[in-house]
Amino acid sequence: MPKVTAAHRERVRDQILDAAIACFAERGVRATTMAGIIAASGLSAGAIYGYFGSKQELAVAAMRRGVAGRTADVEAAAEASTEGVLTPAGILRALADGLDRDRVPLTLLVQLWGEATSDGEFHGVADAAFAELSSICGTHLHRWAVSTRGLTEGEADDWASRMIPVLLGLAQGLVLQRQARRDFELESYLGSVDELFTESVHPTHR
Amino acid sequence: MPKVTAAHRERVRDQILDAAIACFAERGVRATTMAGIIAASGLSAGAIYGYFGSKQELAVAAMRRGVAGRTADVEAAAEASTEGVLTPAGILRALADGLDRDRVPLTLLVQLWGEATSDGEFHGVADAAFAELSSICGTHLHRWAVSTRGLTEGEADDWASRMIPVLLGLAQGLVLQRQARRDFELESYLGSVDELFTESVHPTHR
DNA sequence: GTCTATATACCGATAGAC
DNA sequence: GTCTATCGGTATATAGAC
Repeated sequence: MPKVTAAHRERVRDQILDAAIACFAERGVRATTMAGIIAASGLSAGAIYGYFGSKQELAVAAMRRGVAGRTADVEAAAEASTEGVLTPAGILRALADGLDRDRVPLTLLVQLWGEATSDGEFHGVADAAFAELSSICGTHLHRWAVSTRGLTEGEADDWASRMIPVLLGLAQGLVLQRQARRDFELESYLGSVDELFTESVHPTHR
Repeated sequence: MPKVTAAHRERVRDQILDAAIACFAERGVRATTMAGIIAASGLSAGAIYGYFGSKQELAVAAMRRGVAGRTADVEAAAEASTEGVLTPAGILRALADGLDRDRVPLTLLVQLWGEATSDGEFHGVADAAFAELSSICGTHLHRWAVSTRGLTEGEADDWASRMIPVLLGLAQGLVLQRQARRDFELESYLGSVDELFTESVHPTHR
Protein backbone atom coordinates (compact mmCIF):
# COMPACT_ATOMS: atom_id res chain seq x y z
CA MET A 1 0.00 0.00 0.00
CA PRO A 2 2.28 2.75 -1.18
CA LYS A 3 -0.73 5.05 -1.55
CA VAL A 4 -1.45 5.67 2.11
CA THR A 5 2.23 5.71 2.93
CA ALA A 6 2.85 8.41 0.36
CA ALA A 7 -0.09 10.42 1.66
CA HIS A 8 1.13 10.02 5.20
CA ARG A 9 4.61 11.11 4.23
CA GLU A 10 3.16 14.18 2.61
CA ARG A 11 1.22 15.05 5.75
CA VAL A 12 4.22 14.65 8.02
CA ARG A 13 6.29 16.68 5.59
CA ASP A 14 3.74 19.48 5.76
CA GLN A 15 3.67 19.29 9.53
CA ILE A 16 7.44 19.69 9.67
CA LEU A 17 7.35 22.50 7.15
CA ASP A 18 4.65 24.31 9.12
CA ALA A 19 6.82 24.20 12.22
CA ALA A 20 9.88 25.34 10.30
CA ILE A 21 8.01 28.24 8.73
CA ALA A 22 6.77 29.34 12.14
CA CYS A 23 10.35 29.35 13.42
CA PHE A 24 11.74 31.14 10.39
CA ALA A 25 9.02 33.76 10.62
CA GLU A 26 9.46 34.34 14.32
CA ARG A 27 13.20 34.15 14.83
CA GLY A 28 14.53 34.47 11.30
CA VAL A 29 16.23 31.80 9.18
CA ARG A 30 19.58 32.84 10.58
CA ALA A 31 18.72 32.35 14.23
CA THR A 32 16.49 29.34 13.79
CA THR A 33 18.14 26.12 14.93
CA MET A 34 17.28 22.58 14.06
CA ALA A 35 16.63 22.05 17.75
CA GLY A 36 13.98 24.78 17.58
CA ILE A 37 12.29 23.22 14.57
CA ILE A 38 12.41 19.82 16.23
CA ALA A 39 10.74 21.20 19.34
CA ALA A 40 8.10 23.12 17.38
CA SER A 41 7.25 20.16 15.17
CA GLY A 42 6.79 17.77 18.09
CA LEU A 43 8.94 15.24 16.26
CA SER A 44 12.54 14.29 16.73
CA ALA A 45 15.81 14.93 14.97
CA GLY A 46 15.92 11.55 13.32
CA ALA A 47 12.39 11.87 12.00
CA ILE A 48 13.00 15.28 10.48
CA TYR A 49 16.17 14.24 8.72
CA GLY A 50 14.15 11.45 7.20
CA TYR A 51 12.15 14.07 5.33
CA PHE A 52 14.57 16.92 4.80
CA GLY A 53 18.27 16.49 4.27
CA SER A 54 19.39 19.73 5.84
CA LYS A 55 18.31 23.02 7.31
CA GLN A 56 19.00 24.63 3.95
CA GLU A 57 16.64 22.23 2.23
CA LEU A 58 14.00 23.09 4.81
CA ALA A 59 14.48 26.80 4.29
CA VAL A 60 14.25 26.50 0.53
CA ALA A 61 11.07 24.45 0.82
CA ALA A 62 9.64 27.10 3.14
CA MET A 63 10.42 29.89 0.69
CA ARG A 64 9.05 27.90 -2.20
CA ARG A 65 5.77 27.47 -0.42
CA GLY A 66 5.66 31.18 0.26
CA VAL A 67 5.90 32.16 -3.37
CA ALA A 68 3.83 29.28 -4.73
CA GLY A 69 0.32 30.08 -5.77
CA ARG A 70 0.73 33.79 -6.37
CA THR A 71 0.10 33.45 -10.07
CA ALA A 72 -3.00 31.41 -9.33
CA ASP A 73 -4.19 34.19 -7.02
CA VAL A 74 -4.08 36.70 -9.83
CA GLU A 75 -5.80 34.36 -12.23
CA ALA A 76 -8.53 33.54 -9.74
CA ALA A 77 -9.13 37.22 -9.06
CA ALA A 78 -9.35 37.89 -12.77
CA GLU A 79 -11.93 35.12 -13.21
CA ALA A 80 -14.01 36.59 -10.43
CA SER A 81 -13.85 40.13 -11.78
CA THR A 82 -16.04 41.82 -14.34
CA GLU A 83 -15.14 40.52 -17.77
CA GLY A 84 -11.89 39.11 -16.49
CA VAL A 85 -10.25 42.51 -16.28
CA LEU A 86 -8.16 43.55 -13.29
CA THR A 87 -6.92 47.04 -12.64
CA PRO A 88 -3.23 47.37 -11.78
CA ALA A 89 -4.19 48.01 -8.17
CA GLY A 90 -6.48 44.99 -8.42
CA ILE A 91 -3.50 42.84 -9.31
CA LEU A 92 -1.69 44.02 -6.19
CA ARG A 93 -4.78 43.39 -4.11
CA ALA A 94 -5.04 39.86 -5.47
CA LEU A 95 -1.45 39.21 -4.46
CA ALA A 96 -1.85 40.73 -1.02
CA ASP A 97 -5.09 38.83 -0.38
CA GLY A 98 -3.55 35.59 -1.60
CA LEU A 99 -0.64 35.94 0.79
CA ASP A 100 -3.09 36.63 3.60
CA ARG A 101 -5.33 33.72 2.75
CA ASP A 102 -2.43 31.29 2.60
CA ARG A 103 -1.08 32.68 5.86
CA VAL A 104 2.28 33.39 4.29
CA PRO A 105 4.38 35.33 6.79
CA LEU A 106 5.64 38.33 4.87
CA THR A 107 8.89 38.11 6.77
CA LEU A 108 9.54 34.94 4.82
CA LEU A 109 9.48 36.80 1.52
CA VAL A 110 11.69 39.58 2.82
CA GLN A 111 14.17 37.05 4.17
CA LEU A 112 14.06 35.23 0.84
CA TRP A 113 15.24 38.38 -0.92
CA GLY A 114 17.95 38.85 1.65
CA GLU A 115 19.22 35.30 1.42
CA ALA A 116 19.00 35.36 -2.36
CA THR A 117 21.76 37.98 -2.43
CA SER A 118 24.32 35.37 -1.49
CA ASP A 119 22.79 31.96 -2.15
CA GLY A 120 22.12 30.70 -5.64
CA GLU A 121 19.38 28.35 -4.61
CA PHE A 122 17.35 31.06 -2.91
CA HIS A 123 18.05 33.33 -5.83
CA GLY A 124 16.61 30.72 -8.15
CA VAL A 125 13.39 30.55 -6.16
CA ALA A 126 12.99 34.32 -6.08
CA ASP A 127 13.93 34.72 -9.72
CA ALA A 128 11.50 32.10 -10.94
CA ALA A 129 8.69 33.67 -8.94
CA PHE A 130 9.52 37.10 -10.33
CA ALA A 131 9.56 35.83 -13.89
CA GLU A 132 6.25 34.06 -13.49
CA LEU A 133 4.64 37.14 -11.99
CA SER A 134 6.08 39.28 -14.75
CA SER A 135 4.27 37.17 -17.26
CA ILE A 136 0.88 37.14 -15.56
CA CYS A 137 1.10 40.85 -14.75
CA GLY A 138 1.95 41.63 -18.35
CA THR A 139 -1.11 39.76 -19.50
CA HIS A 140 -3.44 41.64 -17.21
CA LEU A 141 -1.86 45.04 -17.70
CA HIS A 142 -2.30 44.51 -21.41
CA ARG A 143 -5.91 43.43 -21.06
CA TRP A 144 -6.74 46.38 -18.86
CA ALA A 145 -5.05 48.87 -21.17
CA VAL A 146 -7.06 47.61 -24.12
CA SER A 147 -10.46 47.15 -22.55
CA THR A 148 -10.55 50.05 -20.15
CA ARG A 149 -8.17 52.60 -21.59
CA GLY A 150 -8.78 51.96 -25.26
CA LEU A 151 -5.25 51.24 -26.43
CA THR A 152 -4.66 49.17 -29.54
CA GLU A 153 -3.07 45.76 -29.21
CA GLY A 154 0.31 47.07 -30.23
CA GLU A 155 0.16 50.08 -27.97
CA ALA A 156 -0.94 47.93 -25.07
CA ASP A 157 1.96 45.54 -25.65
CA ASP A 158 4.45 48.36 -25.37
CA TRP A 159 2.78 49.98 -22.44
CA ALA A 160 2.41 46.74 -20.50
CA SER A 161 6.04 45.77 -21.00
CA ARG A 162 7.11 49.19 -19.74
CA MET A 163 4.91 48.92 -16.68
CA ILE A 164 5.67 45.37 -15.57
CA PRO A 165 8.82 46.18 -13.58
CA VAL A 166 7.16 49.18 -12.00
CA LEU A 167 4.07 47.26 -10.94
CA LEU A 168 6.22 44.48 -9.50
CA GLY A 169 8.34 47.10 -7.77
CA LEU A 170 5.16 48.42 -6.18
CA ALA A 171 4.34 44.87 -5.10
CA GLN A 172 7.77 44.46 -3.54
CA GLY A 173 7.43 47.79 -1.76
CA LEU A 174 4.03 46.73 -0.51
CA VAL A 175 5.45 43.57 1.02
CA LEU A 176 8.44 45.35 2.57
CA GLN A 177 6.37 48.13 4.07
CA ARG A 178 3.52 45.96 5.21
CA GLN A 179 6.00 43.76 7.00
CA ALA A 180 8.15 46.47 8.52
CA ARG A 181 5.94 49.49 9.15
CA ARG A 182 3.41 49.55 11.92
CA ASP A 183 1.53 52.40 10.28
CA PHE A 184 1.26 50.84 6.85
CA GLU A 185 -2.24 51.03 5.41
CA LEU A 186 -3.00 48.62 2.64
CA GLU A 187 -6.11 50.37 1.38
CA SER A 188 -4.37 53.68 1.22
CA TYR A 189 -1.46 52.19 -0.69
CA LEU A 190 -3.74 50.46 -3.18
CA GLY A 191 -5.78 53.61 -3.56
CA SER A 192 -2.69 55.60 -4.43
CA VAL A 193 -1.58 53.00 -6.95
CA ASP A 194 -5.01 53.14 -8.52
CA GLU A 195 -4.87 56.91 -8.64
CA LEU A 196 -1.48 56.74 -10.28
CA PHE A 197 -2.50 54.35 -13.01
CA THR A 198 -6.00 55.46 -13.70
CA GLU A 199 -5.03 58.70 -15.33
CA SER A 200 -1.70 57.87 -16.79
CA VAL A 201 -2.24 55.58 -19.74
CA HIS A 202 -1.17 57.02 -23.01
CA PRO A 203 -0.52 55.19 -26.21
CA THR A 204 2.69 57.02 -26.89
CA HIS A 205 5.29 58.28 -24.54
CA ARG A 206 8.56 60.00 -25.16
CA MET B 1 47.78 64.43 21.49
CA PRO B 2 44.33 62.97 21.44
CA LYS B 3 43.66 64.68 18.10
CA VAL B 4 45.87 62.61 15.87
CA THR B 5 45.06 59.50 17.82
CA ALA B 6 41.37 60.07 17.32
CA ALA B 7 41.88 60.70 13.61
CA HIS B 8 43.98 57.58 13.34
CA ARG B 9 41.39 55.54 15.13
CA GLU B 10 38.78 56.82 12.71
CA ARG B 11 40.88 55.81 9.72
CA VAL B 12 41.52 52.33 11.03
CA ARG B 13 37.86 52.00 11.86
CA ASP B 14 36.97 52.89 8.29
CA GLN B 15 39.53 50.46 6.96
CA ILE B 16 37.99 47.65 8.99
CA LEU B 17 34.50 48.68 7.96
CA ASP B 18 35.49 48.73 4.29
CA ALA B 19 36.77 45.19 4.57
CA ALA B 20 33.68 44.07 6.43
CA ILE B 21 31.36 45.64 3.87
CA ALA B 22 33.21 43.91 1.05
CA CYS B 23 32.76 40.58 2.82
CA PHE B 24 29.10 41.18 3.61
CA ALA B 25 28.43 42.18 0.03
CA GLU B 26 30.24 39.23 -1.47
CA ARG B 27 29.35 36.37 0.83
CA GLY B 28 26.40 37.75 2.77
CA VAL B 29 26.25 38.70 6.44
CA ARG B 30 25.23 35.19 7.32
CA ALA B 31 28.22 33.45 5.74
CA THR B 32 30.79 36.10 6.56
CA THR B 33 33.12 35.05 9.36
CA MET B 34 35.29 37.18 11.55
CA ALA B 35 38.23 35.29 10.10
CA GLY B 36 37.23 36.51 6.64
CA ILE B 37 36.97 40.10 7.78
CA ILE B 38 40.30 39.80 9.54
CA ALA B 39 41.96 38.50 6.39
CA ALA B 40 40.34 41.14 4.17
CA SER B 41 41.26 43.98 6.47
CA GLY B 42 44.90 42.98 6.73
CA LEU B 43 44.69 43.37 10.48
CA SER B 44 44.33 40.80 13.20
CA ALA B 45 41.61 39.56 15.50
CA GLY B 46 42.86 41.47 18.49
CA ALA B 47 43.04 44.72 16.56
CA ILE B 48 39.54 44.44 15.20
CA TYR B 49 37.98 43.69 18.55
CA GLY B 50 39.62 46.87 19.76
CA TYR B 51 37.35 48.80 17.41
CA PHE B 52 34.21 46.72 17.19
CA GLY B 53 32.86 44.62 19.99
CA SER B 54 31.25 41.96 17.87
CA LYS B 55 30.31 40.87 14.40
CA GLN B 56 26.83 42.23 15.00
CA GLU B 57 28.24 45.66 15.81
CA LEU B 58 30.23 45.51 12.61
CA ALA B 59 27.18 44.56 10.57
CA VAL B 60 25.08 47.33 12.06
CA ALA B 61 27.80 49.88 11.32
CA ALA B 62 27.99 48.60 7.75
CA MET B 63 24.24 48.96 7.26
CA ARG B 64 24.24 52.38 8.84
CA ARG B 65 26.85 53.54 6.39
CA GLY B 66 24.78 52.15 3.53
CA VAL B 67 21.72 54.17 4.36
CA ALA B 68 23.54 57.29 5.50
CA GLY B 69 23.60 60.18 3.10
CA ARG B 70 20.51 59.29 1.06
CA THR B 71 18.62 62.31 2.28
CA ALA B 72 21.58 64.49 1.40
CA ASP B 73 21.58 62.98 -2.10
CA VAL B 74 18.02 64.12 -2.69
CA GLU B 75 18.71 67.57 -1.31
CA ALA B 76 21.82 67.97 -3.42
CA ALA B 77 19.97 66.92 -6.54
CA ALA B 78 17.23 69.41 -5.76
CA GLU B 79 19.76 72.22 -5.38
CA ALA B 80 21.27 71.35 -8.72
CA SER B 81 17.94 71.20 -10.51
CA THR B 82 15.91 73.96 -12.08
CA GLU B 83 14.29 76.02 -9.37
CA GLY B 84 14.92 73.31 -6.83
CA VAL B 85 12.16 71.12 -8.17
CA LEU B 86 12.60 67.39 -8.66
CA THR B 87 10.17 65.15 -10.47
CA PRO B 88 9.18 61.94 -8.66
CA ALA B 89 11.38 59.99 -11.04
CA GLY B 90 14.11 62.55 -10.36
CA ILE B 91 13.94 61.70 -6.67
CA LEU B 92 14.48 58.03 -7.48
CA ARG B 93 17.33 58.92 -9.78
CA ALA B 94 18.98 60.98 -7.06
CA LEU B 95 18.78 58.02 -4.71
CA ALA B 96 20.09 55.54 -7.27
CA ASP B 97 22.94 57.85 -8.27
CA GLY B 98 23.84 58.52 -4.65
CA LEU B 99 24.09 54.80 -3.91
CA ASP B 100 26.28 54.40 -6.99
CA ARG B 101 28.52 57.30 -6.12
CA ASP B 102 29.07 56.09 -2.58
CA ARG B 103 29.70 52.58 -3.87
CA VAL B 104 27.03 51.16 -1.64
CA PRO B 105 26.53 47.51 -2.54
CA LEU B 106 22.82 47.11 -3.06
CA THR B 107 23.04 43.66 -1.57
CA LEU B 108 23.72 45.40 1.73
CA LEU B 109 20.37 47.15 1.66
CA VAL B 110 18.51 44.01 0.69
CA GLN B 111 20.21 42.09 3.47
CA LEU B 112 19.37 44.90 5.87
CA TRP B 113 15.68 44.44 5.14
CA GLY B 114 16.05 40.71 5.59
CA GLU B 115 17.87 40.96 8.89
CA ALA B 116 15.49 43.65 10.11
CA THR B 117 12.68 41.10 10.11
CA SER B 118 14.16 39.40 13.16
CA ASP B 119 16.62 41.83 14.74
CA GLY B 120 15.50 44.98 16.46
CA GLU B 121 18.74 46.79 15.93
CA PHE B 122 18.68 46.31 12.18
CA HIS B 123 15.01 47.19 12.17
CA GLY B 124 15.83 50.45 13.89
CA VAL B 125 18.36 51.36 11.23
CA ALA B 126 15.99 50.56 8.40
CA ASP B 127 13.06 52.26 10.05
CA ALA B 128 14.92 55.47 10.75
CA ALA B 129 16.12 55.61 7.16
CA PHE B 130 12.60 55.05 5.89
CA ALA B 131 11.18 57.77 8.08
CA GLU B 132 13.84 60.25 7.03
CA LEU B 133 13.25 59.50 3.37
CA SER B 134 9.50 59.79 3.84
CA SER B 135 9.99 63.30 5.06
CA ILE B 136 12.29 64.48 2.30
CA CYS B 137 10.21 62.78 -0.39
CA GLY B 138 7.09 64.41 0.96
CA THR B 139 8.71 67.80 0.70
CA HIS B 140 9.71 67.33 -2.90
CA LEU B 141 6.52 65.64 -4.02
CA HIS B 142 4.66 68.60 -2.58
CA ARG B 143 6.91 71.12 -4.27
CA TRP B 144 6.60 69.39 -7.62
CA ALA B 145 2.83 69.11 -7.38
CA VAL B 146 2.52 72.83 -6.71
CA SER B 147 5.04 74.21 -9.15
CA THR B 148 4.63 71.84 -12.06
CA ARG B 149 1.11 70.48 -11.73
CA GLY B 150 -0.56 73.56 -10.35
CA LEU B 151 -2.06 72.14 -7.17
CA THR B 152 -2.86 74.43 -4.26
CA GLU B 153 -0.89 74.05 -1.06
CA GLY B 154 -3.64 72.08 0.61
CA GLU B 155 -4.20 69.82 -2.36
CA ALA B 156 -0.48 69.22 -2.68
CA ASP B 157 -0.26 68.29 1.00
CA ASP B 158 -2.89 65.61 0.58
CA TRP B 159 -1.53 64.32 -2.68
CA ALA B 160 2.04 64.14 -1.42
CA SER B 161 1.09 62.28 1.72
CA ARG B 162 -0.84 59.77 -0.37
CA MET B 163 2.09 59.25 -2.72
CA ILE B 164 4.96 58.96 -0.25
CA PRO B 165 4.55 55.24 0.48
CA VAL B 166 4.10 54.50 -3.19
CA LEU B 167 7.19 56.41 -4.25
CA LEU B 168 9.24 54.74 -1.53
CA GLY B 169 7.80 51.41 -2.60
CA LEU B 170 9.04 52.14 -6.10
CA ALA B 171 12.45 52.95 -4.63
CA GLN B 172 12.49 49.66 -2.73
CA GLY B 173 11.48 47.78 -5.86
CA LEU B 174 14.21 49.55 -7.78
CA VAL B 175 16.84 48.40 -5.30
CA LEU B 176 15.55 44.84 -5.18
CA GLN B 177 15.33 44.46 -8.94
CA ARG B 178 18.54 46.23 -9.70
CA GLN B 179 20.31 43.94 -7.30
CA ALA B 180 18.67 40.71 -8.33
CA ARG B 181 17.80 40.95 -12.01
CA ARG B 182 20.43 40.83 -14.69
CA ASP B 183 18.12 42.42 -17.22
CA PHE B 184 17.08 45.36 -15.05
CA GLU B 185 17.27 48.66 -16.89
CA LEU B 186 17.43 51.70 -14.70
CA GLU B 187 16.55 54.21 -17.39
CA SER B 188 13.56 52.23 -18.47
CA TYR B 189 12.32 51.93 -14.91
CA LEU B 190 12.73 55.64 -14.26
CA GLY B 191 11.06 56.43 -17.56
CA SER B 192 8.05 54.34 -16.61
CA VAL B 193 7.82 56.01 -13.22
CA ASP B 194 7.94 59.38 -14.92
CA GLU B 195 5.25 58.33 -17.33
CA LEU B 196 3.09 57.16 -14.45
CA PHE B 197 3.37 60.36 -12.48
CA THR B 198 3.39 62.93 -15.22
CA GLU B 199 -0.20 62.46 -16.19
CA SER B 200 -1.73 61.40 -12.97
CA VAL B 201 -1.85 64.37 -10.70
CA HIS B 202 -5.30 65.47 -9.77
CA PRO B 203 -6.30 67.71 -6.94
CA THR B 204 -9.16 65.48 -5.89
CA HIS B 205 -9.43 61.78 -5.91
CA ARG B 206 -12.13 59.50 -4.73
C1' DG C 1 48.69 48.75 20.80
C1' DT C 2 48.90 44.71 17.91
C1' DC C 3 49.32 39.68 16.88
C1' DT C 4 49.05 34.46 17.87
C1' DA C 5 47.00 30.87 19.72
C1' DT C 6 43.29 28.99 22.00
C1' DA C 7 39.11 28.17 24.96
C1' DT C 8 34.55 27.80 24.80
C1' DA C 9 30.18 27.24 23.09
C1' DC C 10 27.12 25.83 19.76
C1' DC C 11 24.97 23.80 15.96
C1' DG C 12 24.15 20.61 12.39
C1' DA C 13 24.04 15.99 11.17
C1' DT C 14 24.47 10.92 12.25
C1' DA C 15 24.72 6.30 14.34
C1' DG C 16 22.76 3.07 16.98
C1' DA C 17 18.83 1.61 20.28
C1' DC C 18 13.81 0.75 20.65
C1' DG D 1 10.08 4.29 11.21
C1' DT D 2 11.13 7.06 15.25
C1' DC D 3 13.91 8.69 19.30
C1' DT D 4 18.30 9.52 22.19
C1' DA D 5 22.76 10.59 22.62
C1' DT D 6 26.70 12.26 20.65
C1' DC D 7 30.50 13.44 17.28
C1' DG D 8 32.83 16.49 14.62
C1' DG D 9 33.33 20.91 12.65
C1' DT D 10 33.26 25.72 13.08
C1' DA D 11 33.07 30.48 14.56
C1' DT D 12 33.24 33.93 18.13
C1' DA D 13 35.64 36.16 21.46
C1' DT D 14 39.61 36.33 24.74
C1' DA D 15 44.00 35.86 27.12
C1' DG D 16 48.60 36.24 27.03
C1' DA D 17 53.06 37.21 24.25
C1' DC D 18 55.69 40.75 21.57
